[in-house]
Amino acid sequence: MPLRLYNTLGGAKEVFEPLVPDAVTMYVCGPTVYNLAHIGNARPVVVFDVLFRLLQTQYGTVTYARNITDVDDKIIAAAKQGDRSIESVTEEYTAKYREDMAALNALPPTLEPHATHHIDAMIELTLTLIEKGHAYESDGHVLFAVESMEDYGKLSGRSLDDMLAGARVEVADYKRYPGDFVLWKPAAAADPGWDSPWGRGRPGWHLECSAMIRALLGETIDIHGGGRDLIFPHHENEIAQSRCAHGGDYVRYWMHNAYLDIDGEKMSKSLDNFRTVRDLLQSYRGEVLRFALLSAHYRSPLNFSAELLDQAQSTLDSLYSTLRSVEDVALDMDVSLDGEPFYAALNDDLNTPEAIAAIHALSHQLHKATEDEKPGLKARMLAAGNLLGILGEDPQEWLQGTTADDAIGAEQIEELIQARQDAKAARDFARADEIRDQLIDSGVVLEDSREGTTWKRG
RNA sequence: GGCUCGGUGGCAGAGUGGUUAUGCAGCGGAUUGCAAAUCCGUCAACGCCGGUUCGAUUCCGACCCGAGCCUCCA
Repeated sequence: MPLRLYNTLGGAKEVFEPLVPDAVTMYVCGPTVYNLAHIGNARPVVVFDVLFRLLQTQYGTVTYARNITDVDDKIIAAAKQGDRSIESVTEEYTAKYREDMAALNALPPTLEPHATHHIDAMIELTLTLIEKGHAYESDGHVLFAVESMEDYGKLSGRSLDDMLAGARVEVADYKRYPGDFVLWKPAAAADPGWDSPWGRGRPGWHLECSAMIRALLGETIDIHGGGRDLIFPHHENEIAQSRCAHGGDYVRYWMHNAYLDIDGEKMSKSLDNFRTVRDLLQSYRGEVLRFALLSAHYRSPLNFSAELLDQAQSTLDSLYSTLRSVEDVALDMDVSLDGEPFYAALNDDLNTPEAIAAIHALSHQLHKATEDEKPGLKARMLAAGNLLGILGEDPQEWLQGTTADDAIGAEQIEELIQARQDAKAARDFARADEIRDQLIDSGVVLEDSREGTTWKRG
């Protein structure tokens, strides 16, 4: 089944074909480690994690790199503010980032390069750009000369004239042209810096991705992903650096996710309307957050709200209930993904909402299935869940698992259920209902069936 | 101002030139001691105005509204 991806460069869905057959290279812009990741930051992580899983079903080797930006103005500022070392800041937030993303069932990337480990490659890239006449040194800075590139602006669809029309580019007197951007800048004595041909300094924002991609994945990679707001200037400038340094295609498929909105406005650090993943994990399981992020297509804005999360929670509960009802059913090991609606949906530019709809269809069929049909349906449902990174928990544990604020324990619940059974057997329905109401007040829902009474927290 | 992208039923959210998205909520029924869950049925939408077409929510144009980028930001 061919995978089709929407390529920002060109603005259309294209059939995906890796440069090297059976081996895919993918790079996603990772965090600058100076504070906690918010749920908006988690969107690309979850989206590209689904892509990572999907690619692995079709290609023998999938190399997925996600960088850690550990040198940056904001890190320096955070260290100063907290009166602590740069390393202690970056180490703390790198560790927390990994924990938070793991809580969202995101697989670790194949490679997790740190910018500070690749300074040499950045200096080398800068030297090449100077040699080739695309960069110049000025007042201790090295700048990329955007006018030296024929089709600068192609990814974001803007020309140099367009950009100047905005007139909000930083005009600095060391720039030959206002749109030129920094490759290397001088470092203050107290700030982190590395020796370079231009004195002690540090890299500009865009340089690390170009340098690390070349060093780790090669001059041309298949997929480069990130949030929409990175299209310009970040990815545009990466293209400029890499193409001017070593020609060829830098990236074959550019993918950009839309953001999370809060009340119709972008969730962002600068607007201060964000919720951190860590904070949300106090109230919701990671899988609930993940499901919420996947409930809209990645290129559409997604309004983030308590209602969204509550709905994700109840949908997952319902799907896990279905799985619990077939807990004793063996798995058909022979299922094929080909032709599966959820698989077709994901292969169509990661249409996760449609894939979720297909899971609902499987769940629905499972309720009505004959015993013969159940092993196959269950296997298909779990396979779909696995690609989306959901439904992997034990259903019973999912439905009955305790969270921090649950007042009543499983043992006590079982005792009350037995007491209710006894009351029912004695046809004392008033007493039976009383017990059920008591459990509802404790957040426990009972479900009677011929086989007996099951319960879940809800 | 320049460049993008959107406006789908009560809500969330897919998709399509001509028969169902899906989920939640609602309504009717089955089931149940009563519920819950499940099953069956059901209501309801395509911003506005033109154009193309036998036929447009889907294509084209104008308009209105919204969001984003152009400055750190997923």
